[in-house]
Amino acid sequence: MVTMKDVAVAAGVSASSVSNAYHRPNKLSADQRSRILNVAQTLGYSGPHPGASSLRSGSVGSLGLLITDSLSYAFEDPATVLLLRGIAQVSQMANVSLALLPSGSNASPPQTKNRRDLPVDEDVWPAVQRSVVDGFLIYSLPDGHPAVSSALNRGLPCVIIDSPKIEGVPFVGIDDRSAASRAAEHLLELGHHRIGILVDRLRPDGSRGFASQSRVRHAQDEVARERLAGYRAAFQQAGLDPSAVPIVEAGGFLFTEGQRAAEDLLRRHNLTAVLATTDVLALSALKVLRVMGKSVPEEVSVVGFDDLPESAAAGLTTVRQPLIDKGRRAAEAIIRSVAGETVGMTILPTKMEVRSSTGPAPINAALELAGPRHIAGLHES
Amino acid sequence: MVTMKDVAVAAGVSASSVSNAYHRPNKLSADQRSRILNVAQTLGYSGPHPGASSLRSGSVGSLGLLITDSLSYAFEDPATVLLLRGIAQVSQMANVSLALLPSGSNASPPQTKNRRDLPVDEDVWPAVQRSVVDGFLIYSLPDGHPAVSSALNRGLPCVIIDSPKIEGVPFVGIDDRSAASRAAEHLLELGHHRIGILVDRLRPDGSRGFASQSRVRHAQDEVARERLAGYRAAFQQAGLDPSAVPIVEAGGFLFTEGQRAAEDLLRRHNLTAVLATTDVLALSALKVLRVMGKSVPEEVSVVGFDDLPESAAAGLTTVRQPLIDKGRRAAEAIIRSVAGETVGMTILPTKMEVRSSTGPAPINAALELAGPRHIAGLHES
DNA sequence: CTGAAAGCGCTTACAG
DNA sequence: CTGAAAGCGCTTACAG
Repeated sequence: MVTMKDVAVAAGVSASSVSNAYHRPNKLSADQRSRILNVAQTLGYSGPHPGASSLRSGSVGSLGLLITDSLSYAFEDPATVLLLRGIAQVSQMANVSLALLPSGSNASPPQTKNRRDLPVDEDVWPAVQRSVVDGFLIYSLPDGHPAVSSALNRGLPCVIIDSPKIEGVPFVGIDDRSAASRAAEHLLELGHHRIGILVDRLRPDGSRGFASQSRVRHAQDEVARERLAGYRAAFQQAGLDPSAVPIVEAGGFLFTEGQRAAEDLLRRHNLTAVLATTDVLALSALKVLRVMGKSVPEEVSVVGFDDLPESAAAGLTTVRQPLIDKGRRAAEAIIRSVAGETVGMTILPTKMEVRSSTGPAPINAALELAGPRHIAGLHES
Repeated sequence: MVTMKDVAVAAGVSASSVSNAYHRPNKLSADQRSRILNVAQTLGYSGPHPGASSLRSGSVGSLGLLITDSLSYAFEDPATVLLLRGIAQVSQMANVSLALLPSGSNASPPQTKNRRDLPVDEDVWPAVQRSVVDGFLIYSLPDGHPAVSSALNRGLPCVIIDSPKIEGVPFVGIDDRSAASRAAEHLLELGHHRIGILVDRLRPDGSRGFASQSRVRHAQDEVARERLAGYRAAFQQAGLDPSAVPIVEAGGFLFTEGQRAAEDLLRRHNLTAVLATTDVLALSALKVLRVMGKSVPEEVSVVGFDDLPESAAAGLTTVRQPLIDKGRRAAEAIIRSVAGETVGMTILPTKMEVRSSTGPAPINAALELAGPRHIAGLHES
């Protein structure tokens, strides 16, 4: 390979001047510069080696992106795709590249030849350790995921999106708990009390099905935990026993997994409403209800969370969170942080979008609760 | 920042030994090694600096991905998302990160402070120039895009997906032309002769609308050019004048752009069939036809290209290409190439998927062509 | 405006 | 098994 030194020799100048020709045009005469650049071109020199430059200059022009699960998850979950779109828009503007770092679905790092027998307690995440970047964007990782400590240890700027919340580390997210509360309150106000919950994942252990109270309490996924806590608070407020509300965990983020979970929930329980912690789950539930021949919202109401583009089309009542904007804000934050600015915490607003997937609890369900006197009342009005 | 040297001094060993402790466990005693690693941990040393390592060792563990248009396009076009999913799956297995490189929608590089006044003829694409990677995956770039020559000049392994085809550079793709021919033949066999064509983009110049013969001939997008050539060949074979077939260019890859193009085409021409070079365009056409109140396939048939997941649900007749697999193959190819193996050309199979969006040309349309004698024949049978 | 020197943090033969 | 030396390719003060 031809190096800067080769160019310097061929052009009869010092390496400094070649470097300056590329990076500091005003540090040498226009003549000198174009001569050097010409020599470089004839030699087939493709410009300063970026690895070497960054070693000396300290900056790479690349941002590391840490996502839960497999890398391909980035292109599978619709909400994540939207978030990434926002991140990509800002990265593009700032002219930095985006390094998607391989992660794993569970909390143990992949086996690598080189690091096979490092002490486990080092909390080293190989992909993070090895990546040549200016900073890390950490998106929705479960509590205690080694990639987080690994990134923090690198001493590079980090911005966390959604979770985990860590004291002193810049954060971009929403108030999941109160947003979820509003979703639950919406159903409660409509008179629903036979409600079931669909959640994507409480822990990255591949487990699925009805979740025990203990599993819910010890959820490692902060977002899921917060949304469930929001539901719970609303139930308690309304005098409903939260422990009587069935929760089914899908075990993943795909529609297929969501549908299986929705089937489990809807086949085993006679519900008038479903609260889903994501729109993927809510849309899955709508699909299952259609197959079951249940009418929405007459027989069953469904509420989601996210507001994906397809949710509006499906008439899904849901909590809107600004996914693209969240991505943009996070990218701006990490870029500023890399530039040396101090960045704090950004909490974005959410909004309840009431559409056609929710309606009043069916009358016979209301009757169950109301008793004879109210039935009479109904007829009078 | 604490460096390897600091660790070496604190542990009372040489830097070589610290390096070996991380990378070549069998090159030092277990005792020595764990002692070094412990010292490193107490000092808060986060492991060898990856940039510096790569400078010396030559490998980075990262692949550069070059895509047309804005970075966020990667998360907008459904076909691209599928391709990336395949690439990501393999990258994950190989434990390499994926660097999405910022590109631009037109052929001029974004202005960067440092490189502002480099001679234009150098064909330097800053993002490519600056990225610290082991090789490049080049996806569907228009002819003459400077990022391609820039990547090739870097002297790193490259694999090209779809386009541009370049002599001697490893390639993964499909036979777009013959696949497109089959799509057109399908319509011709059904008796259609009033056919219109929808294409996403012929050149990255933002232009849209009916495309002139000359613009089609000089298309810079090889994939679009090949598919149109395939259609054309089928028309000629069937005795249809290709120059009489209207072609509308959407100017982009989004559904909104597709719908606008489909409207232009369907409002201005009385067609019995639409050939779309992508499923996004075909699905857009279906949407527009629904709005226009035209029945598919009774009044108008539609054929796409790609076979997206949503296409099966929509009953779209289309050409299936293995998008995820294409991504996988390409990722495998670049990884092998980085490892020093020689990789060649991979052409993946395609398959015509006939569904409910195509049917026989409407009878009155057939009559037009057939004339009186055939009409009589019709009644007799 | 130009160059010699030092050094970014690490890895790699090589000698012991 | 361990260390001293050289060097990966470049950029950065600094001196002229």
